[in-house]
Amino acid sequence: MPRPQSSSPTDTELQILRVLWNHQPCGVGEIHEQLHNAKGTNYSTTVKMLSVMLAKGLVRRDETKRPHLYRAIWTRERTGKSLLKTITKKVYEGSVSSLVLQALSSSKASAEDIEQIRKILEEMEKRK
Amino acid sequence: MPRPQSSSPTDTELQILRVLWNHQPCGVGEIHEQLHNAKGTNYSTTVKMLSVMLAKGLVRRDETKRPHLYRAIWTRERTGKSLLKTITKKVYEGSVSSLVLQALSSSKASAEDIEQIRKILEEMEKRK
DNA sequence: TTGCGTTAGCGAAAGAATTCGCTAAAAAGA
DNA sequence: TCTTTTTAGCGAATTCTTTCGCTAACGCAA
Repeated sequence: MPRPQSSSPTDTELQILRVLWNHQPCGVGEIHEQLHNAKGTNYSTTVKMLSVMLAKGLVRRDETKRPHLYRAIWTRERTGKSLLKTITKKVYEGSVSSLVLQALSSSKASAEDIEQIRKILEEMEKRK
Repeated sequence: MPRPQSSSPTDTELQILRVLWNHQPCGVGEIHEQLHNAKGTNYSTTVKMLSVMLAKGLVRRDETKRPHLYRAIWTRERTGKSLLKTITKKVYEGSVSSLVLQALSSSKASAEDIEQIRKILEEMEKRK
């Protein structure tokens, strides 16, 4: 029977989106360079990935320029949010705090990080 | 050229792991019931998925009993941790605090959640 | 023991994601 | 202009995931 589409970007797609988020818009050349560094893949592969992502609506491109310039459709934040939501549901049974606790406990957050998080917590409490 | 294996469980695999994490060990029947509810898939499909997961080392099974009893190899925590690590790297450029901020800001954490998180933060600071 | 529903196992089909070779169009350089 | 390099596009091969049909083995009850 039919399979539902996975909605979230694949690993390789994320790799490409990351390049875009860090430096948008950009041409295939630049994207390829980083992909090649990371995995040693071919130029054609990069082009193909982009065309697939274009078809999927993950990226947009400006064809009036040469080389064509690509941009991510969704922001880093929105994508991350969606991935986190998925994990929250599929691993932590919907408990965001479990996820956050896990993320915190397994990391060496800096003093500034902690401070920043604390601020957010305060704001959240105030808003209630 | 060769493709590295994805290391993290697929969506369907996670769905199965979740059943196990919630109620271990258990036979195919129970797993199938939930999978079928969620996606309407066949019994054979469930069995096959499990055999693949067994081969991949995601689950373990006790064949001395009938029906065979399955268990997850990795805990919920360890799996979640690994997924979070991936997202931290692939989306937030390694910044755990960005991830946590994002997770918090897009959720309605309860008062208890907030309290719990605050405790963790304190502990983290003390440990320094 | 026989018969029936449950449980296991296979192999193969269908779907996706990723890879590349080969060709051509465009731009840059000599 | 002619040559070389960069950029685009396609179709096909590969690999991985998910699905199922078909068959067999098992355990329980009549």
